[in-house]
Amino acid sequence: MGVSATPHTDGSAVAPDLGPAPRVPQGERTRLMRLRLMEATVECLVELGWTGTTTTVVSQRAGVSRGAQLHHFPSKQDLVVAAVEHLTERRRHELAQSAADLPAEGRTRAALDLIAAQYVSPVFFAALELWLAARTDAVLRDAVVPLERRFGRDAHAYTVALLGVDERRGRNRQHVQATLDLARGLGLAASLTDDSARRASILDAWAETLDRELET
Amino acid sequence: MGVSATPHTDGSAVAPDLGPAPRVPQGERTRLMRLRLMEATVECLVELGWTGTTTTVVSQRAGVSRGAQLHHFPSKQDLVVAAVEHLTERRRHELAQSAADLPAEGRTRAALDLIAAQYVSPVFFAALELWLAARTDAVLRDAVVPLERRFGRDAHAYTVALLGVDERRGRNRQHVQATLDLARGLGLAASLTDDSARRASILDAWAETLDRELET
DNA sequence: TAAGAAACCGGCAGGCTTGACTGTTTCTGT
DNA sequence: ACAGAAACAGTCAAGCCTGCCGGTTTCTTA
Repeated sequence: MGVSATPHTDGSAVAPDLGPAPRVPQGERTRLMRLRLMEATVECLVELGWTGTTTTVVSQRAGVSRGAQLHHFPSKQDLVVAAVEHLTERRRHELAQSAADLPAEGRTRAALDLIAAQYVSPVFFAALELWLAARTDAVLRDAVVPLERRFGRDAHAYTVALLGVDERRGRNRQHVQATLDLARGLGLAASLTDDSARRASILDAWAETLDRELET
Repeated sequence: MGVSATPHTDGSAVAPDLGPAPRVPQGERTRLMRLRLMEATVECLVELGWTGTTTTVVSQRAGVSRGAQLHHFPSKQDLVVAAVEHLTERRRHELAQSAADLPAEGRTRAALDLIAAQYVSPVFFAALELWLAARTDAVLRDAVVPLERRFGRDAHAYTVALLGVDERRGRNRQHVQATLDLARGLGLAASLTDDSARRASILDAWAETLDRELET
């Protein structure tokens, strides 16, 4: 670049004194940079879909130069795989965090709302984009499958706890799994059109059914 | 392409006589050409995903020149939207066709297998790719939403008939919808890993539940 | 404080996708 | 049979995405 490419090298008094140098450890800066890139990737997945999530757009949104981006994630695969891991961690975190205090009355229905909420969130939509992309991308698939398996186990355990059931009794295990798969199906439907009324109605009925079918 | 680009213009006796000229009406040829392109699009969606479904690949797979392709579908949007409509028609057709003779004994369980089969098929995976792509593509969304709505209605009616329930009674309507959403969720899971055993187990329990919960 | 390593920058080339364009062939209506 | 329209073929340019590169700045370690 020909024109004044290095504003911070000339010691003129133009720039105001920014006080003491930031003094941020390198390791921390690296962590933050990677985090920003992964977050931006997830945001792009939610808003632009898999196709719209290009490395250029991600770097712009993250406020990171392409050079820095490629320094931390040499290839797009590296970036996306890291984002998957990050996203899974976020999902697990949101899962655990939403284990709020449930009312004793109508506990099942309230629990279903918590569970369903996990599957109509932007985070789930991002995961959905990755899921579908992994279907036809071997590298991504190898990264997604084990993570999703682990998340599935967590979600199962979480649901068991939330509903307060003994999954060794009767068909309880199947009912819990069905609940999760139902929530996934509802989330998928919600990704295209808002059908919260329909969803609520279905969950109402399902809560009653669960209360009858679960063996205590 | 300077070398002998027109083998069918020289009247030499090399080519065997193919009998009377094909004599295929133009309208029919157009229909077939469009059909081949749409089918190829669906195949690409299943095997390569949305990202891998490029116009070039589609035309190659369909055995159609790029010129002809662009004649019938001026833009990729046109092609994909047509493919969505075609796919929806295929899904509805497969739906109706699978209304085979169900055994009286264990009718519910058999019906669930038929329904679930609709959601673990390549056709569903193609629809899934379109669904997700439509989430972040306004034009595609406007094409997909009404079609999916219609298909949803058909699927509902079909399930009602298959299970032989009166959807006006009690929670029957919700149970039928839950069944379809569950099937969607199961199909989504099946797109990444084969979990037919798990699925069968869940459907076993679901069938028993339905038999108890549906009001006759 | 000085040397080396890590982080960071922005431009660039290669490959790919899309859709437009110019001819050529085949069909249809008269 | 003939003229016009439709179908078909193959190529090209513009735009985008990815990953690489040389050079610069900032941090760490000795």
